[in-house]
Amino acid sequence: MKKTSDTLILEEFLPFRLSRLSESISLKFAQHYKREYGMTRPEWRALAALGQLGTLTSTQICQHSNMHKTKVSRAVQSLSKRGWLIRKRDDSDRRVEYLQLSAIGLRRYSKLVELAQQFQNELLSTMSPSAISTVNKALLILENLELNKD
Amino acid sequence: MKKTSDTLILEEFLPFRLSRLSESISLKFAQHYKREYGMTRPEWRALAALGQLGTLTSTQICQHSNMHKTKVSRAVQSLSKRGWLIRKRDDSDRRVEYLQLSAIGLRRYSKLVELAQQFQNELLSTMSPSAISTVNKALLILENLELNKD
DNA sequence: AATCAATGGTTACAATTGTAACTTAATTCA
DNA sequence: TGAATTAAGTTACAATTGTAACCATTGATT
Repeated sequence: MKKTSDTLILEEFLPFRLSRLSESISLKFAQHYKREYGMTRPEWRALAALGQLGTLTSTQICQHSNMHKTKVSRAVQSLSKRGWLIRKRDDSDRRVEYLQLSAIGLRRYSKLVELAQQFQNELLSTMSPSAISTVNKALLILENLELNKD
Repeated sequence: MKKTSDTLILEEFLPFRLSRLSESISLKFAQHYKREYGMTRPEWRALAALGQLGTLTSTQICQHSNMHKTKVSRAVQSLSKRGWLIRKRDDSDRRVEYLQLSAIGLRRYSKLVELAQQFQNELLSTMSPSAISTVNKALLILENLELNKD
């Protein structure tokens, strides 16, 4: 016999809390790169993944950032059109395409890294060291739920 | 002089971690009510807010769940068309409209509450009590950031 | 009272998104 | 070999979304 009640306290419901938080924080951060670089969220995410990890395929970007493959496909097209990344076919498996930031892409990337670090510093600067550590532990716990595996 | 590095570790970047988590958890949960009740995310959120808090205006739903007002407007219209909620104009200020679940709406609501609680129980069942407490503390910390105030 | 600004809520339109179908290429296995 | 699956990535189309403009009403200022 599971205990349940007839109302759901949203303030205690994990999916609600997470999406409320994530939407307000991500939106806030998105304003920066949207205004300054005219980038969309999927574009920023793809750029950030390539900047950090070097050469990746679209599929790898999907897996790493949990984005739908059509989103990634479009973001990659757009970055490629602006000349921020270079596509190179794999010769042994001609379905896959390796993606890599171009020189321009790298310059944009480092600007955006600065912006991101500044943003995060501002967030963290209002938190005590122990609060930061608690948040970190919690995120690790959530990231290791079965749900988020494989 | 702020210390920065030339790459951003996404696994340490708060907006990234939160949205990756939130998207995968919310999506997983959305599958349930989408499949069983044909509801969208904004509809579920509006329903859940009304079920928990009783009578609300659209604006209050926006504030509570951090949704865009057009999203709320459409969700409310849709719930109203299905007869799950009742709209009542305020007589002293005829711009505002009070929203309240109907009898049918309440029945759907309690079904969904059960679903939600089961979902959350499954999530929590894989976590130790101290892990749960860490997650709770962390979410409270994040929810109280300036960003999420007012 | 008359104008002007602000608020609750809706809607038109354009942009973004997801679903499903598709193309091309590789793999399996009969 | 060759038919049947599977994978990477794109695209057409429909659904969802956000932006901005819009009503209707109220509140503030004169």
